Amino acid sequence: MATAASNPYLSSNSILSSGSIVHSDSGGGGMQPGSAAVTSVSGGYRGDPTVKMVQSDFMQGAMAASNGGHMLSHAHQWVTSLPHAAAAAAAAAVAAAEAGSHWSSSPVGMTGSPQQQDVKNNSGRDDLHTGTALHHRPPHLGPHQTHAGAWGSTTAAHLNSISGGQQQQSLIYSNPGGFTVNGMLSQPGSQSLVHPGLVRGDTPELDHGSHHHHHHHQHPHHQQQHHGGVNSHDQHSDEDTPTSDDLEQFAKQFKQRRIKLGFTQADVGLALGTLYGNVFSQTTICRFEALQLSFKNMCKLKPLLNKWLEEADSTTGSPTSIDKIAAQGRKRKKRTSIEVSVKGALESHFLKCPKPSAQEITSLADNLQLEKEVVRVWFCNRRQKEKRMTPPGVPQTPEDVYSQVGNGHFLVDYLKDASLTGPSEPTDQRVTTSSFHQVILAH
DNA sequence: ATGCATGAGGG
DNA sequence: CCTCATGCATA
Repeated sequence: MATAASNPYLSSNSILSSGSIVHSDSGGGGMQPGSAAVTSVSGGYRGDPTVKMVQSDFMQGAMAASNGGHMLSHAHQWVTSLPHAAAAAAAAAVAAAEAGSHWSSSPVGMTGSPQQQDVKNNSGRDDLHTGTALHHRPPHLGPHQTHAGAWGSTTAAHLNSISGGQQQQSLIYSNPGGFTVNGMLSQPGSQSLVHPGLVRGDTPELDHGSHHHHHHHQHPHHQQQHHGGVNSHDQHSDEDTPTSDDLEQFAKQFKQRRIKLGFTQADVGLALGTLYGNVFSQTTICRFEALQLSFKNMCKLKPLLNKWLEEADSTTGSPTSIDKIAAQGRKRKKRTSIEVSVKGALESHFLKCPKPSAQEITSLADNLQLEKEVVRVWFCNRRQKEKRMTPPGVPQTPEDVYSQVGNGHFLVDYLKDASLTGPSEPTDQRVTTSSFHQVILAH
């Protein structure tokens, strides 16, 4: 695995050549080895001071601080080149990995596996080279096809185009005539929860601006929240405007079936790419199943996953000749591990001020001996977390209908309101299980 | 399953 | 800079 898995940035010398090595004595701007945070290098370099110093040189904090928070100059240390050789190697590795680990995933047993075949692919889908097509296990044959206008072309197109709009998705490979998911044996009887919801081309107004700014727009007016426990109609996945409840149900069913069919989250992500050109990572699938995405995002993904389900079970097997793309241009900055103590500090600040100013971030970063960027990002991520559908700590029991419904909207609105009306509450306005419920109920 | 990161798009 | 959708790399 070493060969293909090796990280370009390790071998590349651009990092070193930049000469911007920061020593621990950079007073205020740099980091001290073994201090607040360490950037972990692949493999586990935590302890290697040599490497650590090399990579932790940003000094962006200083720059940003001086010029007023404008840092256009991003350190390019990690942004190395992309060797073609690497791509090829990666592809090979991927293929190998696929062939090897696919089957290993046993139903209900995937939890134990540390990580599935983690391909080094990236979102770059411009240059797929492909070539190796050898992942799909079952030799089944079934030129199957999904019903064309299942959820309405309108919906599909719509859903794909909207969503914030940073989808640079280019249909890399859509062969609407013979694609099939990775074959798998669909055992009759086990699947009976999902219904091919084919339907109308209704106008999916899932863009109810779920979480944006303020404005307590509840929700327009379409059949919505009807949970409550006793409904005569509710769990039929609608392609148009799913309710939070629907999403929850769907997510569960999806996960169940996915596992039964023997697919890993990563498999699904790839399959989606094969089917639509939208590849997703294991992470995203995982988050979908766990409802850890924004309401809007969930709505966007549901149709895709739903379609995959249909395709997956109807497709009695068949080879998918697609393989992942291996394009790696930008190199990621290595993940910074923030010490627990530091995390605690950040947490505290977050409670007091979820949105610190650039200036605050800078000083905070200085105090914690972290790069400003790291701190900034931390806050961004933290905020996002608060907006998820499933609040942290809230046990989402099947009974907790409220938890789901409440989610982002109420939550966000509540928080916004709280912070706007008056920061007069030194007490934590953090949303915990209890407080969360209270808010919901209060509503 | 998650933590930190990247980037597009909007101000 | 922020929000948001996503994902690599990790624990």
